[in-house]
Amino acid sequence: MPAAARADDRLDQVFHALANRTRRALLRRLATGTAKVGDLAAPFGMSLNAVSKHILVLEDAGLVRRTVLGREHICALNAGPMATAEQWLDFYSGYWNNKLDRLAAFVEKDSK
Amino acid sequence: MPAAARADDRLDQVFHALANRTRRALLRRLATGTAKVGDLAAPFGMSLNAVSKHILVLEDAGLVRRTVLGREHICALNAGPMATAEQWLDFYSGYWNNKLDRLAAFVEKDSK
DNA sequence: AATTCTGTCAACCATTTGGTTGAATGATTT
DNA sequence: AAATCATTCAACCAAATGGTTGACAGAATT
Repeated sequence: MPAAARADDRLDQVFHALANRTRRALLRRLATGTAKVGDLAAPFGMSLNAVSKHILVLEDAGLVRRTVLGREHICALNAGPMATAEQWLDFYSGYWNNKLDRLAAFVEKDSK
Repeated sequence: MPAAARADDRLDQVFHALANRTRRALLRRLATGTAKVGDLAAPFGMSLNAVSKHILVLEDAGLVRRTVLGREHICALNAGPMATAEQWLDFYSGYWNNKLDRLAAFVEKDSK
């Protein structure tokens, strides 16, 4: 397994985990402090089971860590992998300005 | 439809578009300059059709713009939406350092 | 010891995803 | 006008997603 594949796997997981508003909301909530699974689920109009699955996805992406304390599962934000994602995005910072017009430039050049 | 929903829709689309290594590779390629669909597809071990669909996903997320020039479709990177994603991630910058230990802190406090 | 509470596991379901192949469309070349 | 080239459209498929409900397991309460 090439080393690059593992990095890609992680990016796949992280971006996928973030590509859902429920999961993003869970992360926001966890930014305010640790919480039990039940606490996390309460505000959402869906079953505890559904939220439990979302938490699993976040955990697999490394964005949430869990500690079992008796019958309660305490979840905590682990924002580290977000840095990886932002690092990837950062490569494109240089293109955020007016490179939107590459296409226009291409077409103009071509039609001359 | 509340205004916040639209922002979430866009984040859903952008993060989902990025959650696939083929699409990320397409973006990397487009960072070096515009390209036709066929050119984009060539390096990948999959059908042109498959790549065409990936481009559609990128286009829907606003990450790629297309201009039809005769029978050729010229694709260009549009990195703008990445800024939106990075902005979202940026909220968590404060948590990248040592907040990994929130959980440990919680447990420690609790067990005292 | 019985009950209740927290959370997972398992099965199921509809929809989406990521890929395929084959046919159609439109522009270019011969 | 015929053939070829660049792409999309349409149908299909297996696997993954996001949700449900019901049963189970382990801890805490009574």
